[in-house]
Amino acid sequence: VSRVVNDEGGFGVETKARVLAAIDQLGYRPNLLARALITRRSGTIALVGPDLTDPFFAELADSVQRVLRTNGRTLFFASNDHDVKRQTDVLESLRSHAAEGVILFPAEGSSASLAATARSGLPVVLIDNDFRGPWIGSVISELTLGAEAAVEHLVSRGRRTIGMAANVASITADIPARREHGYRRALHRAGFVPRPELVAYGPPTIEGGRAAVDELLARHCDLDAVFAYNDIMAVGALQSLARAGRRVPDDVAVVGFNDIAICAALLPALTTVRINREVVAKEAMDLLLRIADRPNDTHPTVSVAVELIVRASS
Amino acid sequence: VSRVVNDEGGFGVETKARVLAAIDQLGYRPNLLARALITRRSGTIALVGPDLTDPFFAELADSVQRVLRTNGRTLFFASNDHDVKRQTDVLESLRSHAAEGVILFPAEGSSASLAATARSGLPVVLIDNDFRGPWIGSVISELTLGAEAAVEHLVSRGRRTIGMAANVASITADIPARREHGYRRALHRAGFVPRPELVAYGPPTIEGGRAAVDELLARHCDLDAVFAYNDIMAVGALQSLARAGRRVPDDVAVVGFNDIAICAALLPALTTVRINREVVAKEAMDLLLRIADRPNDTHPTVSVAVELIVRASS
DNA sequence: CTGAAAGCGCTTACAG
DNA sequence: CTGAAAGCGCTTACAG
Repeated sequence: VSRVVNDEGGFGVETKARVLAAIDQLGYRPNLLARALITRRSGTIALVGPDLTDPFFAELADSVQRVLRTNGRTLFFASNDHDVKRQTDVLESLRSHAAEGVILFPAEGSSASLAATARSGLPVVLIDNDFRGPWIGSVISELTLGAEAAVEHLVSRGRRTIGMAANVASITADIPARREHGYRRALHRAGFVPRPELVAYGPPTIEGGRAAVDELLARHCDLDAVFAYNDIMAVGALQSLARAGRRVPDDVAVVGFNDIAICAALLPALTTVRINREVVAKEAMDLLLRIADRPNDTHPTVSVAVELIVRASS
Repeated sequence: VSRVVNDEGGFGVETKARVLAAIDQLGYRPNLLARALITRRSGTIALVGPDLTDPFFAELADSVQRVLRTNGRTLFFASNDHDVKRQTDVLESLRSHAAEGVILFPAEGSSASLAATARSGLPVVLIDNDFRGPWIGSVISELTLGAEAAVEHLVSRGRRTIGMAANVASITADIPARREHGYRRALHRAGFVPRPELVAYGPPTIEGGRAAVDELLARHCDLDAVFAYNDIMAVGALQSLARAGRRVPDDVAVVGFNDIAICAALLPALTTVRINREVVAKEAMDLLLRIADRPNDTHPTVSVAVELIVRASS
């Protein structure tokens, strides 16, 4: 039966027919758990990030799931709630479930725990975070270039006082703040002196974006542009600006990051930097397979291009 | 070792210490696949719906995941793309993975395939769809009452020509169109004669909502309110109205359904009917357990209350 | 309280 | 080409 089910050859045509008939009649389906026990392939991959409710994360899950469909695997989905302890628990649980790999947006301050993970025998691909070690690889979108393109675009539109609604996690984080980097670099190149008071911080949520822009408005009444860490912070920015009676884009231009589906439908439609989630998902899966194959090699970080999408908000 | 790990008693205190020390030293974690093989409990639950990118679905996934956290289970996540064939494949794969149950937003036209599923030995809880059979149960939000409340609210605000942007799936579907039902009932009760041309259909997406409202505007220049199948269709409605130069809510009021996170941050903030996703997730999980326990009982459908949230768009 | 045996449902050499 | 045996990592009676 096993040889027929897996089509390994070494059986007669008549035997095959009998086996298939029985399978059909009994509604037999192979038990993947038992199979995994011996083949060491569970057929499962996990996606783990800080917040399942961020539409970008859901959209990435969709892309990952489409990739898995092509190779017959099933997706685990979990959040770490920006918490290193939870993340450790989740990764350990996934290891117990024998996941073949996990695609991870690491919680802030994960470095130490990731170093430990690196010995666990669970392939991990980090998204937008560089970290080297056995069993670990990275896929990184060109966030710095994307941020530069966004800010250059604002400068070219004649904006002078360009604020940023940044992710509060980047203050303490072991994680490089690529978007802030790009923001500063572009301002510098355009001949502006980046002013620290033009960067306000908040959690990467709608509310966080609103609060950050409230703060920027309180500090600078001449604010004429906002570059946000991600699209949902940009949504919060739009809300803050509307409450303050500033028109977008006439008074203040807004640019987001990620290009979630709603961007194009907002009023005004949101200019943003598109992350190519299909490519990120595909590259992450491929890298996971390479790591599983040669865990102790150092696998080069995969870089994925981004694209500025200009819409009405700027 | 097994008895210590599962704390079953029947071992000496010194033995326990030795076992725990070894576990600690070796980094031992139980293999849940092997355990599941014998206990018949895999520790996994699945959430399956038509479209992972709908923020409501992601938010529900978040709620389900929080419930699972309390009982130590892990979440599978998959989409059926509104396709019965895909749904069958997904359910079969989940059965092979020995999922302990699946929470399912069924694809349109699933009845026949669900009847077959009912013999598969995989507990299934349907969301917002009634279907009876062994291994199957339902959790249904009060969609009809919610729709009635929404339309009554519009009537009470003096709206006269209230259109609906409905889900195209409800035309052919074996699925009762509860929201349309409530819409008609409320109009009727208010003394209006429901006019079929006031209902336009589209897929349950931003684009679908935009197209449906484009159509309503073409048919009725006196349209003064739109009730949408869900929030993302309502976002499309806002977009359509803006393009047509209609102000919201001055010219046309808009009401959505679900209360996804972005509703409160839209401009204008979107009036909607809130689905209590924490309760839905909790009830679905509980029902799954009851079905696993007594698969051949007929389990009563669980009903969950909804709530009208009035915001600026109406 | 401890240890060895059987078995969950598979795959994979190995004999015939 | 076919069949029986061993083993993946667990749990669960059963003997001692």
